[in-house]
Amino acid sequence: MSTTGQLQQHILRRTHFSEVELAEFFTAFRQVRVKKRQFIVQPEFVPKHRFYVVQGCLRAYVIGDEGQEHTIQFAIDDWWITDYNSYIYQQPASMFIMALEDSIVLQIDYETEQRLKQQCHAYETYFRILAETTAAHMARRVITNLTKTAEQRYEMFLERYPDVAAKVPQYALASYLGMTTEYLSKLRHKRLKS
Amino acid sequence: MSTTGQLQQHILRRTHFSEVELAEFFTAFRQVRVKKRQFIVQPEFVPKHRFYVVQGCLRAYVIGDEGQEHTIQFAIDDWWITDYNSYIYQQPASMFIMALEDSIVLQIDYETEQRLKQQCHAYETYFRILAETTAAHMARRVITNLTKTAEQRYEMFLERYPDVAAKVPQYALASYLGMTTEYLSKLRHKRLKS
DNA sequence: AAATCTTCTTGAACTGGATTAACTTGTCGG
DNA sequence: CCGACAAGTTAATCCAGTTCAAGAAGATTT
Repeated sequence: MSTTGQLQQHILRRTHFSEVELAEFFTAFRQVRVKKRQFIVQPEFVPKHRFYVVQGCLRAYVIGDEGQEHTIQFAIDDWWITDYNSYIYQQPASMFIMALEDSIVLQIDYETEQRLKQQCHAYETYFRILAETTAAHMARRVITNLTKTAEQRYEMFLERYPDVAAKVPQYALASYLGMTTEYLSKLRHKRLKS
Repeated sequence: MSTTGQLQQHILRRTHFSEVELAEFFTAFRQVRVKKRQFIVQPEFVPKHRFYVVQGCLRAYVIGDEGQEHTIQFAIDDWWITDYNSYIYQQPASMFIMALEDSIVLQIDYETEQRLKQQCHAYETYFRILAETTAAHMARRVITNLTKTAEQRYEMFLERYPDVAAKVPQYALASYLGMTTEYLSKLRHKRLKS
Protein backbone atom coordinates (compact mmCIF):
# COMPACT_ATOMS: atom_id res chain seq x y z
CA MET A 1 0.00 0.00 0.00
CA SER A 2 1.20 3.52 -0.75
CA THR A 3 1.90 5.69 2.26
CA THR A 4 -1.20 7.77 1.70
CA GLY A 5 -3.22 4.61 1.23
CA GLN A 6 -3.01 3.97 4.92
CA LEU A 7 -4.30 7.43 5.79
CA GLN A 8 -7.02 6.95 3.19
CA GLN A 9 -8.23 3.91 5.09
CA HIS A 10 -8.12 5.86 8.33
CA ILE A 11 -10.37 8.47 6.76
CA LEU A 12 -12.81 6.16 5.01
CA ARG A 13 -13.29 4.04 8.11
CA ARG A 14 -14.61 7.16 9.86
CA THR A 15 -16.35 9.26 7.26
CA HIS A 16 -16.83 9.61 3.53
CA PHE A 17 -14.64 11.52 1.04
CA SER A 18 -15.26 11.45 -2.70
CA GLU A 19 -12.42 10.48 -5.06
CA VAL A 20 -11.76 14.12 -5.81
CA GLU A 21 -11.84 15.13 -2.16
CA LEU A 22 -9.41 12.37 -1.28
CA ALA A 23 -6.99 13.39 -4.02
CA GLU A 24 -7.02 17.03 -3.02
CA PHE A 25 -6.73 16.20 0.66
CA PHE A 26 -3.50 14.30 0.16
CA THR A 27 -1.84 17.16 -1.66
CA ALA A 28 -1.88 18.99 1.68
CA PHE A 29 0.47 16.46 3.25
CA ARG A 30 4.19 16.16 3.11
CA GLN A 31 5.88 12.88 3.90
CA VAL A 32 8.80 13.22 6.28
CA ARG A 33 11.31 10.76 7.64
CA VAL A 34 12.14 11.25 11.28
CA LYS A 35 15.25 9.70 12.74
CA LYS A 36 15.35 8.11 16.18
CA ARG A 37 15.80 10.79 18.90
CA GLN A 38 14.85 13.57 16.51
CA PHE A 39 12.32 16.16 17.72
CA ILE A 40 9.34 17.24 15.67
CA VAL A 41 7.91 19.54 18.35
CA GLN A 42 9.84 21.49 20.96
CA PRO A 43 8.81 23.84 23.79
CA GLU A 44 8.81 27.56 23.01
CA PHE A 45 8.20 27.02 19.30
CA VAL A 46 4.67 27.22 17.91
CA PRO A 47 3.86 23.79 16.48
CA LYS A 48 3.21 24.31 12.79
CA HIS A 49 2.08 20.75 12.10
CA ARG A 50 -0.17 17.93 13.01
CA PHE A 51 1.35 14.49 12.28
CA TYR A 52 -0.05 11.21 11.07
CA VAL A 53 2.30 8.31 11.78
CA VAL A 54 2.65 6.04 8.77
CA GLN A 55 5.21 3.89 10.46
CA GLY A 56 7.33 4.06 13.56
CA CYS A 57 6.90 5.25 17.11
CA LEU A 58 6.79 8.73 18.61
CA ARG A 59 6.42 10.06 22.12
CA ALA A 60 5.11 13.36 23.45
CA TYR A 61 6.29 14.45 26.88
CA VAL A 62 6.60 17.45 29.17
CA ILE A 63 9.28 18.28 31.72
CA GLY A 64 7.95 18.80 35.25
CA ASP A 65 9.11 21.37 37.80
CA GLU A 66 11.73 19.02 39.20
CA GLY A 67 12.99 18.00 35.78
CA GLN A 68 11.19 14.65 35.49
CA GLU A 69 9.76 13.67 32.13
CA HIS A 70 6.03 12.91 31.91
CA THR A 71 4.78 11.11 28.83
CA ILE A 72 1.55 12.56 27.49
CA GLN A 73 1.04 10.44 24.41
CA PHE A 74 2.54 7.71 22.31
CA ALA A 75 1.82 7.30 18.64
CA ILE A 76 2.53 4.29 16.49
CA ASP A 77 1.40 3.36 12.99
CA ASP A 78 -1.96 4.86 12.04
CA TRP A 79 -2.15 7.34 14.94
CA TRP A 80 -2.23 11.12 14.88
CA ILE A 81 -0.03 13.15 17.22
CA THR A 82 0.69 16.77 18.07
CA ASP A 83 0.84 19.09 21.08
CA TYR A 84 -2.92 19.48 20.99
CA ASN A 85 -3.29 22.56 23.16
CA SER A 86 -0.54 24.45 21.42
CA TYR A 87 -1.44 23.40 17.91
CA ILE A 88 -5.12 24.31 17.97
CA TYR A 89 -4.55 27.64 19.68
CA GLN A 90 -1.25 28.24 17.82
CA GLN A 91 0.61 28.95 21.04
CA PRO A 92 4.22 28.04 21.86
CA ALA A 93 4.44 24.36 22.67
CA SER A 94 4.99 23.02 26.16
CA MET A 95 5.94 19.55 25.00
CA PHE A 96 8.64 17.67 23.23
CA ILE A 97 7.62 15.18 20.59
CA MET A 98 10.45 12.83 19.75
CA ALA A 99 10.86 9.75 17.62
CA LEU A 100 11.54 6.63 19.67
CA GLU A 101 12.62 4.89 16.47
CA ASP A 102 13.13 5.85 12.84
CA SER A 103 9.69 6.81 11.63
CA ILE A 104 7.73 8.03 8.66
CA VAL A 105 5.06 10.67 9.20
CA LEU A 106 2.69 12.70 7.07
CA GLN A 107 2.49 16.31 8.18
CA ILE A 108 -0.12 18.94 7.43
CA ASP A 109 0.41 22.51 8.47
CA TYR A 110 -1.98 24.62 10.46
CA GLU A 111 -2.96 27.16 7.80
CA THR A 112 -3.57 24.49 5.21
CA GLU A 113 -5.71 22.54 7.64
CA GLN A 114 -7.77 25.65 8.40
CA ARG A 115 -8.25 26.35 4.72
CA LEU A 116 -9.29 22.78 3.97
CA LYS A 117 -11.79 22.67 6.80
CA GLN A 118 -13.35 25.91 5.65
CA GLN A 119 -13.44 24.88 2.04
CA CYS A 120 -15.06 21.50 2.34
CA HIS A 121 -17.67 20.11 4.69
CA ALA A 122 -16.31 16.56 4.49
CA TYR A 123 -12.86 17.65 5.65
CA GLU A 124 -14.42 19.50 8.55
CA THR A 125 -16.29 16.35 9.51
CA TYR A 126 -13.12 14.28 9.51
CA PHE A 127 -11.32 16.70 11.81
CA ARG A 128 -14.38 16.90 14.03
CA ILE A 129 -14.30 13.15 14.41
CA LEU A 130 -10.57 13.22 15.14
CA ALA A 131 -11.14 15.81 17.87
CA GLU A 132 -14.01 13.82 19.35
CA THR A 133 -11.95 10.68 19.45
CA THR A 134 -9.12 12.54 21.13
CA ALA A 135 -11.50 14.06 23.69
CA ALA A 136 -13.06 10.69 24.45
CA HIS A 137 -9.65 9.08 24.79
CA MET A 138 -8.38 11.79 27.11
CA ALA A 139 -11.55 11.56 29.21
CA ARG A 140 -10.98 7.82 29.63
CA ARG A 141 -7.43 8.49 30.71
CA VAL A 142 -8.51 11.03 33.31
CA ILE A 143 -10.97 8.48 34.70
CA THR A 144 -8.36 5.74 34.81
CA ASN A 145 -5.87 7.96 36.57
CA LEU A 146 -8.45 8.94 39.16
CA THR A 147 -9.90 5.52 39.82
CA LYS A 148 -7.14 2.95 39.39
CA THR A 149 -3.95 2.07 41.26
CA ALA A 150 -0.56 2.11 39.54
CA GLU A 151 -0.65 -1.65 39.21
CA GLN A 152 -4.13 -1.66 37.67
CA ARG A 153 -3.13 1.07 35.24
CA TYR A 154 -0.20 -1.03 34.11
CA GLU A 155 -2.32 -4.15 33.68
CA MET A 156 -4.95 -2.21 31.75
CA PHE A 157 -2.37 -0.68 29.46
CA LEU A 158 -0.87 -4.08 28.68
CA GLU A 159 -4.28 -5.39 27.76
CA ARG A 160 -5.39 -2.42 25.71
CA TYR A 161 -2.16 -1.51 23.95
CA PRO A 162 0.05 -4.60 23.90
CA ASP A 163 1.78 -3.42 20.72
CA VAL A 164 2.71 -0.07 22.23
CA ALA A 165 3.83 -1.69 25.48
CA ALA A 166 6.11 -3.95 23.48
CA LYS A 167 7.67 -1.10 21.52
CA VAL A 168 8.35 1.69 23.95
CA PRO A 169 11.11 1.81 26.55
CA GLN A 170 10.17 1.11 30.13
CA TYR A 171 10.92 4.59 31.44
CA ALA A 172 8.62 6.13 28.85
CA LEU A 173 5.78 3.77 29.74
CA ALA A 174 6.29 4.37 33.46
CA SER A 175 6.04 8.11 33.01
CA TYR A 176 2.93 7.67 30.86
CA LEU A 177 1.28 5.62 33.58
CA GLY A 178 2.26 8.11 36.27
CA MET A 179 4.83 6.12 38.23
CA THR A 180 8.60 5.85 38.47
CA THR A 181 10.74 3.45 36.41
CA GLU A 182 11.78 1.73 39.61
CA TYR A 183 8.22 1.02 40.63
CA LEU A 184 7.26 -0.27 37.21
CA SER A 185 10.25 -2.55 37.33
CA LYS A 186 8.95 -4.00 40.60
CA LEU A 187 5.50 -4.49 39.14
CA ARG A 188 6.88 -6.38 36.17
CA HIS A 189 8.94 -8.60 38.40
CA LYS A 190 5.99 -9.30 40.67
CA ARG A 191 3.92 -10.14 37.59
CA LEU A 192 6.41 -12.68 36.25
CA LYS A 193 6.40 -14.62 39.51
CA SER A 194 2.63 -15.06 39.60
CA MET B 1 -31.21 38.14 27.70
CA SER B 2 -33.33 35.21 26.52
CA THR B 3 -32.06 31.77 27.42
CA THR B 4 -30.97 31.01 23.89
CA GLY B 5 -29.28 34.41 23.72
CA GLN B 6 -26.58 33.08 25.97
CA LEU B 7 -25.95 30.07 23.78
CA GLN B 8 -25.98 32.37 20.77
CA GLN B 9 -23.09 34.31 22.26
CA HIS B 10 -21.26 31.06 22.96
CA ILE B 11 -21.58 30.17 19.31
CA LEU B 12 -20.74 33.54 17.79
CA ARG B 13 -17.67 33.93 19.97
CA ARG B 14 -16.30 30.76 18.36
CA THR B 15 -17.58 30.66 14.79
CA HIS B 16 -20.07 32.30 12.47
CA PHE B 17 -23.75 31.36 11.93
CA SER B 18 -26.06 33.38 9.70
CA GLU B 19 -29.37 34.67 11.10
CA VAL B 20 -31.20 31.81 9.45
CA GLU B 21 -28.73 29.23 10.68
CA LEU B 22 -28.99 30.53 14.23
CA ALA B 23 -32.76 30.43 14.17
CA GLU B 24 -32.89 26.88 12.87
CA PHE B 25 -30.19 25.74 15.26
CA PHE B 26 -32.17 26.80 18.30
CA THR B 27 -35.26 24.87 17.24
CA ALA B 28 -33.21 21.74 17.96
CA PHE B 29 -33.00 22.54 21.65
CA ARG B 30 -35.41 22.01 24.44
CA GLN B 31 -35.14 23.96 27.65
CA VAL B 32 -35.35 21.84 30.77
CA ARG B 33 -35.39 22.65 34.46
CA VAL B 34 -33.36 20.28 36.58
CA LYS B 35 -33.93 20.14 40.32
CA LYS B 36 -31.10 19.79 42.81
CA ARG B 37 -30.04 16.13 43.19
CA GLN B 38 -31.83 15.16 39.98
CA PHE B 39 -29.93 12.99 37.48
CA ILE B 40 -29.77 13.77 33.79
CA VAL B 41 -27.44 10.88 32.95
CA GLN B 42 -27.21 7.53 34.69
CA PRO B 43 -25.07 4.42 34.17
CA GLU B 44 -26.53 1.67 32.00
CA PHE B 45 -28.72 4.07 30.03
CA VAL B 46 -27.54 5.40 26.68
CA PRO B 47 -27.25 9.18 27.04
CA LYS B 48 -29.64 10.66 24.52
CA HIS B 49 -28.59 14.26 25.06
CA ARG B 50 -25.82 16.75 25.23
CA PHE B 51 -26.50 19.64 27.64
CA TYR B 52 -25.72 23.31 27.60
CA VAL B 53 -26.02 24.85 31.06
CA VAL B 54 -27.90 28.13 30.96
CA GLN B 55 -27.80 28.54 34.68
CA GLY B 56 -26.95 26.37 37.66
CA CYS B 57 -24.35 23.77 38.49
CA LEU B 58 -23.99 20.13 37.47
CA ARG B 59 -21.49 17.42 38.26
CA ALA B 60 -20.46 14.30 36.34
CA TYR B 61 -18.96 11.46 38.35
CA VAL B 62 -18.19 7.75 38.23
CA ILE B 63 -18.23 5.19 41.03
CA GLY B 64 -14.92 3.36 41.53
CA ASP B 65 -14.40 -0.32 42.36
CA GLU B 66 -14.48 0.40 46.09
CA GLY B 67 -17.54 2.59 45.85
CA GLN B 68 -15.82 5.98 45.98
CA GLU B 69 -17.15 8.77 43.79
CA HIS B 70 -14.75 10.41 41.34
CA THR B 71 -15.78 13.69 39.79
CA ILE B 72 -15.04 13.90 36.09
CA GLN B 73 -16.46 17.29 35.25
CA PHE B 74 -18.32 20.24 36.65
CA ALA B 75 -20.45 22.53 34.53
CA ILE B 76 -21.77 25.92 35.47
CA ASP B 77 -23.39 28.66 33.38
CA ASP B 78 -22.28 28.66 29.74
CA TRP B 79 -20.63 25.21 29.81
CA TRP B 80 -21.51 22.07 27.91
CA ILE B 81 -21.68 18.71 29.65
CA THR B 82 -22.38 15.07 28.85
CA ASP B 83 -20.84 11.62 29.31
CA TYR B 84 -18.59 12.22 26.32
CA ASN B 85 -17.51 8.66 25.65
CA SER B 86 -20.99 7.28 25.87
CA TYR B 87 -22.73 10.06 24.01
CA ILE B 88 -20.54 10.12 20.93
CA TYR B 89 -20.45 6.35 20.58
CA GLN B 90 -24.06 5.98 21.80
CA GLN B 91 -23.08 3.38 24.37
CA PRO B 92 -24.57 2.91 27.86
CA ALA B 93 -23.21 5.58 30.18
CA SER B 94 -20.68 4.89 32.89
CA MET B 95 -21.33 8.15 34.72
CA PHE B 96 -23.89 9.94 36.74
CA ILE B 97 -24.59 13.55 35.92
CA MET B 98 -26.46 15.26 38.71
CA ALA B 99 -27.55 18.80 39.45
CA LEU B 100 -25.76 20.29 42.46
CA GLU B 101 -28.38 23.03 42.52
CA ASP B 102 -31.60 23.84 40.67
CA SER B 103 -30.50 24.45 37.11
CA ILE B 104 -31.72 25.31 33.65
CA VAL B 105 -30.22 23.46 30.69
CA LEU B 106 -30.74 23.33 26.95
CA GLN B 107 -30.65 19.81 25.61
CA ILE B 108 -30.15 18.57 22.08
CA ASP B 109 -30.60 14.93 21.24
CA TYR B 110 -28.10 12.76 19.45
CA GLU B 111 -30.01 12.14 16.22
CA THR B 112 -30.88 15.79 15.80
CA GLU B 113 -27.27 16.76 16.36
CA GLN B 114 -26.14 14.25 13.72
CA ARG B 115 -28.68 15.56 11.25
CA LEU B 116 -27.72 19.18 11.83
CA LYS B 117 -24.02 18.49 11.43
CA GLN B 118 -24.63 16.68 8.18
CA GLN B 119 -26.95 19.33 6.88
CA CYS B 120 -24.88 22.42 7.46
CA HIS B 121 -21.16 23.06 7.37
CA ALA B 122 -21.34 25.85 9.97
CA TYR B 123 -22.97 23.54 12.53
CA GLU B 124 -20.29 20.95 11.89
CA THR B 125 -17.65 23.60 12.51
CA TYR B 126 -19.20 24.57 15.83
CA PHE B 127 -19.25 21.00 17.09
CA ARG B 128 -15.72 20.48 15.82
CA ILE B 129 -14.60 23.45 17.90
CA LEU B 130 -16.48 22.14 20.93
CA ALA B 131 -14.74 18.79 20.59
CA GLU B 132 -11.33 20.43 20.16
CA THR B 133 -11.84 22.55 23.24
CA THR B 134 -12.87 19.49 25.22
CA ALA B 135 -9.84 17.55 23.99
CA ALA B 136 -7.49 20.39 24.84
CA HIS B 137 -9.04 20.78 28.26
CA MET B 138 -8.79 17.08 29.02
CA ALA B 139 -5.18 17.03 27.83
CA ARG B 140 -4.34 19.84 30.24
CA ARG B 141 -5.98 17.91 33.02
CA VAL B 142 -3.98 14.76 32.26
CA ILE B 143 -0.80 16.84 32.36
CA THR B 144 -1.74 18.50 35.64
CA ASN B 145 -2.57 15.19 37.26
CA LEU B 146 0.75 13.73 36.14
CA THR B 147 2.97 16.64 37.04
CA LYS B 148 1.51 18.39 40.08
CA THR B 149 1.06 17.51 43.75
CA ALA B 150 -2.37 17.48 45.39
CA GLU B 151 -1.69 20.87 46.94
CA GLN B 152 -0.59 22.42 43.65
CA ARG B 153 -3.65 21.01 41.91
CA TYR B 154 -5.87 22.62 44.50
CA GLU B 155 -4.11 25.99 44.22
CA MET B 156 -4.31 25.90 40.45
CA PHE B 157 -7.99 25.07 40.50
CA LEU B 158 -8.73 27.95 42.86
CA GLU B 159 -6.93 30.32 40.54
CA ARG B 160 -8.43 29.05 37.32
CA TYR B 161 -11.98 28.34 38.41
CA PRO B 162 -12.70 30.44 41.50
CA ASP B 163 -16.41 30.56 40.67
CA VAL B 164 -16.68 26.77 40.48
CA ALA B 165 -14.62 26.32 43.64
CA ALA B 166 -17.02 28.64 45.45
CA LYS B 167 -20.13 26.80 44.28
CA VAL B 168 -19.42 23.11 44.60
CA PRO B 169 -19.30 21.10 47.83
CA GLN B 170 -15.90 20.23 49.18
CA TYR B 171 -16.18 16.48 48.71
CA ALA B 172 -17.00 16.96 45.03
CA LEU B 173 -14.00 19.20 44.50
CA ALA B 174 -11.71 16.81 46.37
CA SER B 175 -12.78 13.93 44.18
CA TYR B 176 -12.27 16.07 41.07
CA LEU B 177 -8.74 16.89 42.16
CA GLY B 178 -7.97 13.27 42.97
CA MET B 179 -7.66 13.41 46.75
CA THR B 180 -9.79 12.60 49.78
CA THR B 181 -12.14 15.08 51.45
CA GLU B 182 -10.09 14.81 54.60
CA TYR B 183 -6.91 15.80 52.87
CA LEU B 184 -8.51 18.73 51.09
CA SER B 185 -9.89 19.89 54.41
CA LYS B 186 -6.36 19.89 55.79
CA LEU B 187 -5.04 21.79 52.80
CA ARG B 188 -7.68 24.47 53.23
CA HIS B 189 -6.88 24.82 56.89
CA LYS B 190 -3.17 25.07 56.19
CA ARG B 191 -3.93 27.71 53.57
CA LEU B 192 -5.92 29.89 55.96
CA LYS B 193 -3.11 29.98 58.48
CA SER B 194 -0.53 31.22 55.97
C1' DA C 1 -37.41 23.59 66.93
C1' DA C 2 -36.39 18.76 67.14
C1' DA C 3 -34.84 15.15 64.39
C1' DT C 4 -32.24 13.40 60.76
C1' DC C 5 -29.17 13.55 57.21
C1' DT C 6 -25.37 15.47 54.81
C1' DT C 7 -21.07 17.92 54.78
C1' DC C 8 -16.84 19.22 56.95
C1' DT C 9 -13.04 18.83 60.45
C1' DT C 10 -9.35 16.86 63.23
C1' DG C 11 -5.94 13.63 64.67
C1' DA C 12 -3.52 9.09 64.91
C1' DA C 13 -1.94 5.18 62.47
C1' DC C 14 -0.74 3.38 58.11
C1' DT C 15 0.73 2.50 53.13
C1' DG C 16 1.45 2.84 48.01
C1' DG C 17 4.63 4.55 45.66
C1' DA C 18 8.81 7.95 45.54
C1' DT C 19 13.61 8.71 46.39
C1' DT C 20 18.28 7.55 46.64
C1' DA C 21 22.02 5.04 45.47
C1' DA C 22 24.69 1.31 43.69
C1' DC C 23 24.74 -2.15 40.37
C1' DT C 24 23.70 -4.98 35.96
C1' DT C 25 22.55 -5.38 31.35
C1' DG C 26 21.73 -3.56 26.62
C1' DT C 27 22.96 -1.10 22.47
C1' DC C 28 25.41 0.89 19.02
C1' DG C 29 28.75 3.87 16.86
C1' DG C 30 33.52 3.64 15.55
C1' DC D 1 34.73 -6.26 19.37
C1' DC D 2 35.34 -2.66 22.64
C1' DG D 3 34.22 1.60 25.10
C1' DA D 4 30.67 4.51 26.55
C1' DC D 5 26.29 5.74 27.51
C1' DA D 6 21.41 4.53 27.80
C1' DA D 7 18.06 1.48 29.96
C1' DG D 8 16.58 -1.58 33.55
C1' DT D 9 17.04 -3.79 38.38
C1' DT D 10 17.23 -4.23 43.45
C1' DA D 11 16.97 -2.87 48.14
C1' DA D 12 16.73 0.45 52.06
C1' DT D 13 14.57 4.46 53.62
C1' DC D 14 11.13 8.03 53.48
C1' DC D 15 6.83 10.78 52.85
C1' DA D 16 2.55 12.65 50.57
C1' DG D 17 -1.64 11.33 50.87
C1' DT D 18 -5.07 7.53 52.66
C1' DT D 19 -7.76 5.25 56.11
C1' DC D 20 -10.17 4.98 60.19
C1' DA D 21 -12.70 6.88 63.75
C1' DA D 22 -15.27 10.23 66.20
C1' DG D 23 -17.23 14.53 66.55
C1' DA D 24 -18.89 19.30 64.99
C1' DA D 25 -21.50 22.16 62.12
C1' DG D 26 -24.82 22.92 58.43
C1' DA D 27 -29.02 21.77 55.87
C1' DT D 28 -33.54 19.85 55.22
C1' DT D 29 -37.61 17.78 56.62
C1' DT D 30 -41.51 17.21 59.77
